[in-house]
Amino acid sequence: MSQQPRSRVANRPVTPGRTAPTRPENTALSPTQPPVDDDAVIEVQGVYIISVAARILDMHPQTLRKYERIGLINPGRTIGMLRLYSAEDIKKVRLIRYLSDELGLNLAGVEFALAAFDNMSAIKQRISSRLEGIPAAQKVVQEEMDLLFDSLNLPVDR
Amino acid sequence: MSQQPRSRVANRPVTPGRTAPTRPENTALSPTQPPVDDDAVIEVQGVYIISVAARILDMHPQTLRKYERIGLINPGRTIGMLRLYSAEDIKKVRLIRYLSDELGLNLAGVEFALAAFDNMSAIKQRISSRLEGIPAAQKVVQEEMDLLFDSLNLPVDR
DNA sequence: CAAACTTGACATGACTCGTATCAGACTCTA
DNA sequence: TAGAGTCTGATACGAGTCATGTCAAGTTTG
Repeated sequence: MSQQPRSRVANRPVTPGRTAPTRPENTALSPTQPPVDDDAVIEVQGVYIISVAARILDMHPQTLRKYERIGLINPGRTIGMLRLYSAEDIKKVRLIRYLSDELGLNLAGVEFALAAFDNMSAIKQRISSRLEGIPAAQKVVQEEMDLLFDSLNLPVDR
Repeated sequence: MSQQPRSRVANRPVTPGRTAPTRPENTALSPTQPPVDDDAVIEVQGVYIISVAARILDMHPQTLRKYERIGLINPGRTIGMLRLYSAEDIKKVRLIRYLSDELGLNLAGVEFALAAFDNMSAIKQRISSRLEGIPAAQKVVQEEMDLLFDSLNLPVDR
């Protein structure tokens, strides 16, 4: 299994459409960095520090670190490199846990499944946009692709 | 982790109809058996007993039996219950081996992946048929779904 | 008839996974 | 600024998985 080159920088390339994470009061380790400088400060990456995320998920912090090491998740970082887990990240970990615990996939399988989901979502998007002018066809594809997602037995949460 | 109900992963088939692309049941090897009936035009595809299949695949017979026990494959049987592996079956085992050896999936992951492939194929089929009257849309879907299959990194052979 | 097959049970070595710990350096909050 | 928490990297452990292997007793095939 190949690994993404680890970036040392607070990252999150992000596909379009990612909504700016909110900042719940809850245990938020306020990344209230004094504005390092100009711009950027706006894009708050995560909300929960690893110990909090682990508690929320009832999982061991080391497990979260391992998931990150093998490229399953990609939490943001503070300037000081502390991991920050967004609600998105938490949700993804829950999906990983479902695939692992409930379906019995190993981590290679989880990686495969996540990639498949992503690809399916992307294709659905692409088809829909290419069928812009043909609403009838768009509807058919929408319906069937939803069926396809259903067929994967994902947890309602997802 | 328990693993009795070997259907944890079993994605529900998208279509109620066909499921396994296994060879027609009545294609018994037994030369002593007269063809069940007319249409049994016997494809000379070849049908192998387990020892031959294992040799072809360079795998242990026990491994093939295990794959069958957990539902990954479904070779035919002679009247006397000897397993009969068709070319289809052989190909499927090769895919299983690829997913396992090359991608590192465990058997639960293989089960999941195979089900996903089936469902994707089925959906592609359904969409195509529902788009019968709109060739332009049909073409778009065809292209994109092929892209989706490509994205799964299947071996050329498959 | 003999060879190869059947099912079912159990065993083995190599590997995976989540968890755990240690050390030394760094970050963040109070 | 003190101290609790986090960082990376290494190492380790128990439990589980997987392919393979063996045994026994019975059946099928050529």
